[in-house]
Amino acid sequence: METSETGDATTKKRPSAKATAGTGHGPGRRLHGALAHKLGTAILSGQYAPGDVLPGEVVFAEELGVSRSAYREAIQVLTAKGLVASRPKAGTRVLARERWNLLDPEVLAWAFAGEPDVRFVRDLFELRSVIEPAAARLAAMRRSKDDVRIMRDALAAMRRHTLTTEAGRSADRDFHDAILRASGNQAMVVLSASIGAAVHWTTQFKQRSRELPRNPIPDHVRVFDAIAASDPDAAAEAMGSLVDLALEDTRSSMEDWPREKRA
Amino acid sequence: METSETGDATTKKRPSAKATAGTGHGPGRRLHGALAHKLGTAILSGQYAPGDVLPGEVVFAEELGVSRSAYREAIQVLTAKGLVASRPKAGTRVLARERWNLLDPEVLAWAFAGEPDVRFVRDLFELRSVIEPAAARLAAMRRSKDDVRIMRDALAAMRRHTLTTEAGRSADRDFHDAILRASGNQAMVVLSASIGAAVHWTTQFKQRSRELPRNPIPDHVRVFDAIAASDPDAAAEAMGSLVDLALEDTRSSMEDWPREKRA
DNA sequence: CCTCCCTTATTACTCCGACATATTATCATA
DNA sequence: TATGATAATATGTCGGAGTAATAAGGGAGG
Repeated sequence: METSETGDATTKKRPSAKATAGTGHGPGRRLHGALAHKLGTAILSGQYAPGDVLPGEVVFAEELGVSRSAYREAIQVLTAKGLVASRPKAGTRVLARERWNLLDPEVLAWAFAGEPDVRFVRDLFELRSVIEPAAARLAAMRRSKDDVRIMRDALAAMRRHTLTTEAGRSADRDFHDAILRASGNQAMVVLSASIGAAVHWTTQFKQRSRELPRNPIPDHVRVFDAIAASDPDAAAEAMGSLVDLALEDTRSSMEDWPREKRA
Repeated sequence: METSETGDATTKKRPSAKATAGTGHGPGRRLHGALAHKLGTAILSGQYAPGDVLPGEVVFAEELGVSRSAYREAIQVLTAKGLVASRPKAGTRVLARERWNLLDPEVLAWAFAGEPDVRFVRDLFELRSVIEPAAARLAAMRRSKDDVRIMRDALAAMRRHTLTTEAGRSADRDFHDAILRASGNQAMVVLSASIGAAVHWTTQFKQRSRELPRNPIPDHVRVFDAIAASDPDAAAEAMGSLVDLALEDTRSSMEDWPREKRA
């Protein structure tokens, strides 16, 4: 009798079925996490523009097929990352781009989930070309013997596997992580976690479009030698050219890169 | 009946009262936001160390005098910022410091809510001494006439009010923000929002402990002139010395600063 | 005609209680 | 001892009810 009091036919008791539907990233991902991912990518891709007001909680949650609790928790995540802000009566609206925590690893991942904005990629590489040489300089001054050993191991792994394999790319990240860690600057380490992730995405782009155009080992060796020799200026210089070359490779693999024409 | 089952005397139904307590940002602070602030500062201050497991949802929520929903939403915020991670049956545990999004403005505010860690302050200034000169260099290359006008206005405001007033400090932030914005690099703008906030806290420290030891205007004028003249190298150099001087001032105002003795 | 205050309606916010799910820990068995 | 099934437990999800805050509209006063 009371089974169909609403008459909506469908709905009401199918929680687990569509939970994995959205993105289907498999295990370890909760419903509200998947929801945050879904909404986050929608915002980053411009599907919801800054200033837009999202549908009300009740309507939108039902539309997405989730409970209000799960929806609200997802919104809290987006709020925590500066993407949206909610106020009673006014609703939940997308904030201006300046308010977004673009360096948050998860936000970065959402930004690269779709077609990445070339301007933003340029900005990230520019930031990288500032941070990493400075970190290499500090690392040359402060590195311990343990740091050098880790870097050498990572370099060896890079040589064994190439950048065409996942193991090789992982070793590459380990190498850069080791440098950041050796810099003794926690803020830079955190920043590298963000930039490194972004670089990881672009590296995949490089692989996708062309064969590896350059052997990256010599550049890395120069950086390693300078840090091992405790030569700050050489380390900064070597890292600077390494990033520049990586930028060049990435640029050539992205079709319509805005060739820095401005005054 | 159920009003005093725990016997904690206080609490239970005074949500708006403590909302404005924390930093006093005024209105707009909800219960789960205040909770996140409370737990966030507790974690940043070391009250909950990495690896620690928080009490269960039901127990902890009751202990804090809030519903499970509000508690969970607060935890989602902390999770979004990389402070904690939850898994069924395993509980919610504090993650390692490397996982924390230390550059998140809110996390930064939590870090400076208590006694700030001098090591971390040093790291932030070090990062600032890398970012801001680079931003000034880019600004000198890319600034528009509008950017120059904004910077000039901010500089004038700095002159009128001094750094002893809130209006003066606000103008100072406007000046630096204008430079970052003129750099045309979105990533650096976002980063400045974080660092700028941190610098703001330390500036308050400076004011607290001593009178203003130095007139900051000349340094700023040098930076402004170089950017207005589109001289990248001069802009970077001027900004570099500006940050160094600010660092020196801050260092002298914090009692036991580790005097950088290492090799 | 404009300004200011008050009323009202809408929306997010908070709470509650139940069930589902995932993971760990335990125990029986080979 | 090793390994599998089993049970215990904490997080995850759900639905609904009531509260509080705020934006919008309307009325009184200038």
